[in-house]
Amino acid sequence: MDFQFDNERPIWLQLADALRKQIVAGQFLPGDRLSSVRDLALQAKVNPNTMQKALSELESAGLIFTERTNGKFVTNDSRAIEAARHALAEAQAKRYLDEMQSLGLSPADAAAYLTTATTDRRE
Amino acid sequence: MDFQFDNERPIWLQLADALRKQIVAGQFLPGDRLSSVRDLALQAKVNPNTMQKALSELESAGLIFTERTNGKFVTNDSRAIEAARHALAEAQAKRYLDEMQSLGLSPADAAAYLTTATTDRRE
Amino acid sequence: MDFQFDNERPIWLQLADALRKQIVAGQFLPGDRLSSVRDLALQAKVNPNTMQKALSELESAGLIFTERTNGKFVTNDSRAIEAARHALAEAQAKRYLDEMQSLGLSPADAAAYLTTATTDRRE
Amino acid sequence: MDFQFDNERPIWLQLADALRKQIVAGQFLPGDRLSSVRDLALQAKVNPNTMQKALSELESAGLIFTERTNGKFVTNDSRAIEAARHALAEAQAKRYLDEMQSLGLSPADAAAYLTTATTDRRE
DNA sequence: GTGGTCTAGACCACT
DNA sequence: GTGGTCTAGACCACG
Repeated sequence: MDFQFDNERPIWLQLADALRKQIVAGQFLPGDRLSSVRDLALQAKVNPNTMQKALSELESAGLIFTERTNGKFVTNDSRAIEAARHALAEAQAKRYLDEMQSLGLSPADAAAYLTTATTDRRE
Repeated sequence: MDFQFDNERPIWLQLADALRKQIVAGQFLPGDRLSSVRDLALQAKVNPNTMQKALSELESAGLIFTERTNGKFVTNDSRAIEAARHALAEAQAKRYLDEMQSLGLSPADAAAYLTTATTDRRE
Repeated sequence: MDFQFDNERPIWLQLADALRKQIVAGQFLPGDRLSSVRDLALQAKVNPNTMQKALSELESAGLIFTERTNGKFVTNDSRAIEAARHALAEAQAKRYLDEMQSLGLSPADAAAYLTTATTDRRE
Repeated sequence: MDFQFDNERPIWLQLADALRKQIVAGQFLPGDRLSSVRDLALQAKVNPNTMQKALSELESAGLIFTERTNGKFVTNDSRAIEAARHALAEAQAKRYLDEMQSLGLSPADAAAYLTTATTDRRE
């Protein structure tokens, strides 16, 4: 895990976003135990408190849960993960439409560019 | 024109990107005269040299041209503008697909989210 | 490297031209590391920013590339160098023909003078 | 006649060069009367003394002669004009060869580029 | 007034 | 040490 930080946003938020992405992308399976906060902080080269705050964010979003003496785990509630994925995907789609609109392009144009880009990718 | 700068990227590049967007979006028409370099710099609260560098970038990309003692103008070559718009749109589409892929979603999923988001927007 | 400046043209352009010539003439081999921007500026007795602008020109022409903390290097793409040489040679040939034409001489005359001058040189 | 001066060289030399070119190119015919020094100076926007010096140069080169009360005339000696043309052409040819050599190209290459440029011109 | 060039000097990230 | 960016301020040609 190698993080590249953007000075503009709180680091804990950037960490939370990155971890959220990893979870919804299936890089951690439901029920998986996460590394210790201390280890995650080391890997990300941040203060453990910062990592703790990021994980709290995910926990309050229902993506992970804590077993007091055991560690933190990815939720078993795959519907919650799915919901998070859905939210992120929706946000990306909106962002894409906004960007295309700012280029003077309609949603139909946006869809057309998408199919083109998809085809290019397959070749 | 109000600019919000990202510390990670050179200001002149961000300025060039923003102006490029405005041009391809049709906020300036072909042949329009831009504000003076000094004025643009004032508006963006940057040094004139920085703005100059941004405009040089657009000029070498063929989107604007200079009449030495008169000012800078949007190119009359609407094909060049169209080409720039196409390139930007393609880049956005690729970026969107990449983001969705990193969420574990296929191009087909990406397209589906797009239609949903489009519908939401219309309502 | 000793530069003689012409007041009529921008120094950075003259620097770029001189360096371009050295590269295409093979005075730097593909992959060679250039002196640091600061050193080159000292040698040419110009401000580092001016030298930087000259080098940016060569970089955007694909003749040199940058390793961010390491220095600038002549491109390994010998075809790019060859292309640049070709372009420069063509320009010189055109210039020669123009000059001869302004003396009232035909391209055939130009060619004839060329063979004479070549012979003189060999003797 | 519109002159563009190079700050590096004496203006009278630049004037002499320009006039010499016009004569050898046949823009003045042998025996033609030149405008008065005063008029030529006005046209070129230089001091009459400067123009005088330029004309003296041409006179000592045998390209023009003075009739005391009448003005200055292009020489009737068409061989002198021809010789001047020859000298200028030779200088251009040498210059061309030098430039090509500084690009790492042989006289043979120079000749080849010349034929190419000639062909391009005809098309 | 316009754009363009140049210098001087500072600061940054990277290694 | 490297390249890169940015600012401040001056000067120039053109009209």
